[in-house]
Amino acid sequence: MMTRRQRIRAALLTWYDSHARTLPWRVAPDDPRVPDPYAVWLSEVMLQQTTVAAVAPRFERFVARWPTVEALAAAPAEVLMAEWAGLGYYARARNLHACAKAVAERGGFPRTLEGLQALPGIGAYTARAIGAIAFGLEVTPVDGNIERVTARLEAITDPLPGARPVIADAVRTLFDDGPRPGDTAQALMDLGSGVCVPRAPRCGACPLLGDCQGAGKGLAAALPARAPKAVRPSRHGLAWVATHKDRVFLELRPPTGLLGGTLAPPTSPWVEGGPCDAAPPFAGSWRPVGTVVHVFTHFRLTLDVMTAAVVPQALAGRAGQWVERSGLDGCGVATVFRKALALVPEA
DNA sequence: AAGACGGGGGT
DNA sequence: ACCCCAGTCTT
Repeated sequence: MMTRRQRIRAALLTWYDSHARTLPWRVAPDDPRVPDPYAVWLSEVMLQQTTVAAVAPRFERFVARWPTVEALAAAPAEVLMAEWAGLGYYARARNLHACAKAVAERGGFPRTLEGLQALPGIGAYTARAIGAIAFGLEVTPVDGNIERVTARLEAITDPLPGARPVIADAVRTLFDDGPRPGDTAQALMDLGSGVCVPRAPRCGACPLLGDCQGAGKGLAAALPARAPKAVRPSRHGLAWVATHKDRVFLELRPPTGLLGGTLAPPTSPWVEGGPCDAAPPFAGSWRPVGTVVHVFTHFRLTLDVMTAAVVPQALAGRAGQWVERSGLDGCGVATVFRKALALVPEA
C-alpha cells in the first residue's frame, strides 16, 4: 500500500521522465551526466522574477561568452552589465559578478545550503535549487510555481503572503528527504509552468489530479489566494536625449538604486503628481518627441522625452559618453530608456 | 515586517 | 490598456 506522499512523488517523477522540458541549462532525466553547478546557478539567478522564454536566449549568450565561473569572475563589470541589459533587477547582475568572484576565489561552489546562501544574490530559494539540482541535496526550492502547485495540492486557502510558511511546511513534508531531489524540483517547476498554471489550470493533464485536494474541492483555479493588491502610485519625469550626428548622449546611472549601473540619458527627478517642469541639464533647442509609459514594480512612470541637437563641446565637463544609435543593443541600456530613445528621430 | 527593485506575457 | 507574475536585499 502506497502512502499519498509516495503516490504523488512517483506520479510526479514518472510524468517528468516523459514530459520534461528541454532547457539550455538542464540535464535531461535520462542523461547520466551531472549538472554543471555553474549552469544551474547562472540559470536560477537569471530566472529569479522572470520567465524561461526571456532567459533562454540570454543564458546561451552568457555561457558562450563566459563558459566557466572563473571566466565570468574575470569579466569587466560594464561588459557583464551590457549582457544583462533588458533582464531587469540590475542588482542581480552586480550580485552575480560578486558571487562569481567569491566562488572562483574559493575554488568552486559550496555544497551546503548554508554555504550557498551566504553568497551574494543567493537566497533561500536559489540555495535549495542549486543544492537539489546540482548537488543532490534532499531539499526542495520553493518558488512561485511550487508554492502554487502545493497550495492547490493541499487546498491551502490562507492568502499569500501570510500563508507562505504554511505552504513551505507542506512542501517539506511532501517533497524533501527523498530520491531524485533535483528532478523532483524541476518536475514541480515544469508542472507549475505548463499544467498547474496561474489562471486556468489544465487539471485534465495533471499527473497529480487524483491526489489534488484543491481540484477535488473545485478550488484549484482560485488558489493560491492573495491579499488585496496595493495601489501603484504614478510618477512623472523628463528625459533629455541630446543628439550629435548619429550619436546620443548617455550617462552611467549611480551603481545602486533603480536601474543602477545602466546607461541612460539625463532625466529630471521623477515626482508623484502632474507633469514636472524641471530645467534641462544643459542648453539646447529642446523639443518634445513623445511620451513613454513604463510600469515598475512599485510605481508607474510617465516619461516625457525631449531632444535637441547639441555640439559635444557644450557638454564639456559632464561625465557621459556619445553612443552610436546603431550600437545601443548590448551596451547596457534598460528597457524604459530604449523605449525613450526609440522616440527620437534619426538626425 | 515592509519596501525597493524590471520586464514580459496573457487577456 | 490592464492585470498578473515572481526572489533577494535593505531598512
